[in-house]
Amino acid sequence: MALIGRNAAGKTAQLDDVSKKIIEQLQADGRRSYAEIGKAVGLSEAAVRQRVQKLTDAGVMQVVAVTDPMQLGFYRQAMIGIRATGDTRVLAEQLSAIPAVDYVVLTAGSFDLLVEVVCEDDDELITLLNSQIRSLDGVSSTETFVYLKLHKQFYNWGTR
Amino acid sequence: MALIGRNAAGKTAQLDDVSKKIIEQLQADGRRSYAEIGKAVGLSEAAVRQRVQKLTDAGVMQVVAVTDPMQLGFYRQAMIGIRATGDTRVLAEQLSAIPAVDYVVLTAGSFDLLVEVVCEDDDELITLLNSQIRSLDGVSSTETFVYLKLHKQFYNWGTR
DNA sequence: AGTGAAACGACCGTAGA
DNA sequence: TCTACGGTCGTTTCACT
Repeated sequence: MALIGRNAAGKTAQLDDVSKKIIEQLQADGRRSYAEIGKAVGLSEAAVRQRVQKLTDAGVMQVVAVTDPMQLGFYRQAMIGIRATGDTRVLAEQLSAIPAVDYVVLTAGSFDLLVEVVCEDDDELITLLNSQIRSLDGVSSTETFVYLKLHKQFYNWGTR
Repeated sequence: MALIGRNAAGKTAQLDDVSKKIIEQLQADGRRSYAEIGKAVGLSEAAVRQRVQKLTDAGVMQVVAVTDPMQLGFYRQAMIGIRATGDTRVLAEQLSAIPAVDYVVLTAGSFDLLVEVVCEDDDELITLLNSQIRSLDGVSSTETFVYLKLHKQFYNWGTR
């Protein structure tokens, strides 16, 4: 077992090849049965279940539904770069609370934060920017990158 | 039933409140049983199963495992803004083929593309930038935003 | 950490409203 | 598009290694 990570509590997380294969199976299809995964990785159903439980509890992995915004009527997505003063963590907290915001990251570089937003249309994006983001205390300036086409999104972090 | 989206084939996708609730259930836990979801939304197990099948087939939703890069030994993430000449779609295709790249989007604004990368450390990031990204034909300049802290990532697009 | 077995519950196909 | 139902398969618990 190779040491691979460190979890939220600071404890080391270990991942052997079998666990990686299990994650790969669930990345391909999150509803695949433990029995089927067991056959694929050479483990009993109970053993697979135990490992999935552990990986989930440790926060290494989670099985969730992800949706396509475009197909749900959200035709306008954008990444917004934010230059800020003051504590960016406070700002990140406030930005996370906005429903249209689905991604917040503190960065080093010419932006202090990057936030991704999902809107129904341009009107909503404009309102969002003016009334909910630029109006926040500590936001110095913003730069908006409207999505023309989401080319590819992978969920296979870590097992590449 | 409200008209909500349009799928890859150009056909309209319709989503009523029940389907939205089903998606919410699976966003909370992708392995929740159809029977349990049925109880929560007031539908039979078979009906839930049918709807999940349809939503999945239409590409509206998919149930997958998502992992935490940090816990898998990828301690360095970054968003890279790219200014380019030529066909950005070709570039997007090439960028998608790089294993460390997990997100590619064509944008309007001062960048033509935004790509998110997942690396083990700074060395890998530097190599990636120089040998795999900036060396691509059509890349004029790049700007890197190193992630200090991924504050929040939501998978609840569309049902907010 | 892993297996195996038995009881239970989930899943799937099909029929019918 | 939904419910109802029966056969099959997956999951759970537990005793054991």
